[in-house]
Amino acid sequence: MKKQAQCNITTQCQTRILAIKDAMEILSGKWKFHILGTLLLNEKLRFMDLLREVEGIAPKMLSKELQDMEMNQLITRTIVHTKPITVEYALTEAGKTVGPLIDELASWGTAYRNALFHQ
Amino acid sequence: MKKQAQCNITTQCQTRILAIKDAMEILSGKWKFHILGTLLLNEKLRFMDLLREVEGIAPKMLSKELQDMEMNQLITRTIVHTKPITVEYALTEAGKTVGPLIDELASWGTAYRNALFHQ
DNA sequence: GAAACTGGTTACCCATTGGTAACTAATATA
DNA sequence: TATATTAGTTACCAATGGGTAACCAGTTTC
Repeated sequence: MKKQAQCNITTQCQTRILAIKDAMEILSGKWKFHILGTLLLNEKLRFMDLLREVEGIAPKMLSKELQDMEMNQLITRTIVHTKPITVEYALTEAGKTVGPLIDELASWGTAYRNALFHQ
Repeated sequence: MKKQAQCNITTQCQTRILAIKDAMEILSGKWKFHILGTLLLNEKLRFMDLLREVEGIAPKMLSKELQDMEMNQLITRTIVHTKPITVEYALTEAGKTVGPLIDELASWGTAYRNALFHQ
């Protein structure tokens, strides 16, 4: 009589679950999407530009999130020997691939709002 | 000389940022995607089924996440007066819309892994 | 009568997240 | 000489997230 559900034990499913876990880990936190989204629109930005663009972020958090994402090869950090020295942050090819994901998230959020509003 | 970046102040951008913030809030936490993904594959599941399917989750967390998602109208909770009593959880129409988002997340995670592996 | 099933709740604890504010060092400008 | 720019770092603190383990009540089976 019991129709036991057991979808989550196939290797296919396990791989999928791991992929999602990876994605969530790499893109976790309050600010990463915001930073990545800003870099998607700007190509190159300096630390102070990001600090101004990403509204509300503190230098400590920006620094930490940028380091995280550089480690995970989503962005590059290049020192420019101007005077005073400046640092340019830009998306890598891997970083650019978050575009569709951000779009999906934004459209889901929008649709969700509208759905609740129009019900 | 300064080409000040200022993409994030348009109302268009602000709306988008809010939508993403909404989505992140509603779908936040370690377990929601896992639970939603399981419900996407099963239509109806009881508490104990979910506890077995979502590997590693504790009853406390499952209970809390289900309550969250019921409040946000992603899932329904219906008591079935069998003996012993059972409770069925299922996705709402709004809940079903997370499908594409989960797919996107999974495929991003997969692509990211492959990209790093093949570099 | 004891054990095991149903669907949870409760108490306790620790680690991570993220915020505030102040500070650094080097250079340039007023 | 004082101030502002660059790019961060440091110390401190509070809230949240999430884990463990035990417990509860009702029903059914052994």
